[in-house]
Amino acid sequence: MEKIPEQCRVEDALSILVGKWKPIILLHLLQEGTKRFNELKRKMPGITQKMLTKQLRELEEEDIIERTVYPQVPPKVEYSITEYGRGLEPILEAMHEWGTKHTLHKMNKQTENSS
Amino acid sequence: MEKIPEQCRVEDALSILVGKWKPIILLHLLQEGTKRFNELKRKMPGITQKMLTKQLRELEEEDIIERTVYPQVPPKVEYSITEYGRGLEPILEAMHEWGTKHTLHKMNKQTENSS
DNA sequence: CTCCTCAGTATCATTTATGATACTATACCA
DNA sequence: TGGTATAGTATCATAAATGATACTGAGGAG
Repeated sequence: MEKIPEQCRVEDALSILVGKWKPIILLHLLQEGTKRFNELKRKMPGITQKMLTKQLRELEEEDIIERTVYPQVPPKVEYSITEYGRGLEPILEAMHEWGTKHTLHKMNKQTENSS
Repeated sequence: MEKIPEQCRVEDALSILVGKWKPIILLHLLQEGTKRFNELKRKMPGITQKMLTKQLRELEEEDIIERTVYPQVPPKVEYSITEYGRGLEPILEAMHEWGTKHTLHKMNKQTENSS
């Protein structure tokens, strides 16, 4: 890591990932490949169409995902990770790994406090 | 990475890092070691005391940083990364690396569009 | 006696993010 | 003719995050 803070690009990466639904969207697309709008929606109970659209648009704007529209009725729109977006995988993996440790850490704390 | 989404711990890590000031606080403490409250504040122009206090409390709550109070007047309080918190370094590094690429990527896009 | 420093609180205001709900167009199916 | 499916918009409401500002207490400097 370089100097702080002007040259630091941590926030750039972070800003791509934050959003209540973005990590989960990315994980779905990374692990299951191309998905249609409603497929994603069904996989994320609780998300509204508006939010899903918004998060997808933002990811598309950053070239993380790609949107393909098939001119047919009813509409068909597919979303997939770009090659560029795949570069996020190491970050997500590092977070997953740490998150797993963190869960254990918190569990240990709890049992300590209750003993 | 494991299955989606119940077992996925990506959000746990993410929740630690998000906050407008948390990454920068962590980078300062990681790279420069122990710091006093006002030292941190001076290094982060624009942050209010309230926000700094809040972010520090949240990081402390997760055992990422440690708060040491010296009983003297005027008060002296030092903050430092815990061993446990140091585990976040790989994530921050991955983000920094990706963020740097991302900056270049966006620059290329811009020159493409303006040509 | 007054002001300064430090590490905060307290109160209020504003900005962002998220959510609920209703609506659209069009082909197809019964 | 009416209902279904798809991928959205539009409008409004709420919740969460951030910010501005003023205040505190006690010792030390002048």
